[in-house]
Amino acid sequence: MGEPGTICGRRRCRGKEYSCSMELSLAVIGGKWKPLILWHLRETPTMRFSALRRTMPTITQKMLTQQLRELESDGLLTRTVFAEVPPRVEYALTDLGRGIIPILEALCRFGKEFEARFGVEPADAPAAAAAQR
Amino acid sequence: MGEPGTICGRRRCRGKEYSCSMELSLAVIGGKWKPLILWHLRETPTMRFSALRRTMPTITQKMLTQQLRELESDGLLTRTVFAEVPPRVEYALTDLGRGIIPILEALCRFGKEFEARFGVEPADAPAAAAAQR
DNA sequence: TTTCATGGTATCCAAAAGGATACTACTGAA
DNA sequence: TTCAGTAGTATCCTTTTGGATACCATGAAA
Repeated sequence: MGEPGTICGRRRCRGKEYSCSMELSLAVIGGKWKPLILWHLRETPTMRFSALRRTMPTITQKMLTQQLRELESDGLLTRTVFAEVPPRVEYALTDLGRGIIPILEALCRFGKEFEARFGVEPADAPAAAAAQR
Repeated sequence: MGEPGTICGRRRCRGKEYSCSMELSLAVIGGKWKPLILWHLRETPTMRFSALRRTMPTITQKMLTQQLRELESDGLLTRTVFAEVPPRVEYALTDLGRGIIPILEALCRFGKEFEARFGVEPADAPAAAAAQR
């Protein structure tokens, strides 16, 4: 197979198995919440747990904690605990984390192109959406 | 919220619900197999079902069929059936599909950076990998 | 006439991802 | 003495995703 972004044999990095660097990236920043979290930290460089939660009203506490820990353990963000009462914990992107911002921006642009091509409706649209399937 | 790549209200496009164009992109090209399929079609512009399958030895027939149908229905690739026996079906990227190649390349680059940062091991590495967690 | 190859379906099942709910620790204020 | 507020855990449950297996249609070759 090619050279520029080759797909090679099965390998492992930080406990994730994959065959291709692209797959690894998806494992690191994929999923329902991680892109959103990183995106919010792009706009506001330092955020508390509760602030992040407010920007994603439908995420549960458990999921937010879990996703933040994974992002931290993969070196995409830092977690700073202040020994205060009530507790304060602040999250911020690392350099590595900032490295994925261009990708998120590219995803955004593609999404917009896709929307332009197929049209968008408000989430509660009754018909038409189902008809497309 | 911001303007450049704004996160807005809940909306829908082609049956997928999301709050952000980026999320939509993930719904369209995310998952375990779609990026791989698109990547292979980047290297080889037209591929038969069986050829695609050979490049991804661990995908099952069902998953390949399913992912290809979704990619087709989202306009990322074309499916051409030749009325022959044995049957021949060819898949190729559309313009829209080619639009995500830069994103996959960016994902690849990030993955490589990640690998450089944390180190890679062959998939069967016995210890060390688990120790990292 | 049986076998082979292609490109599938259909059915059932396992694992992973995601979510709801209830609970904790801490301390200062009412 | 009870309450509020932050940042969590723990447990159980549902949904989604992915996979194993068996099956089908066709026509040419053996």
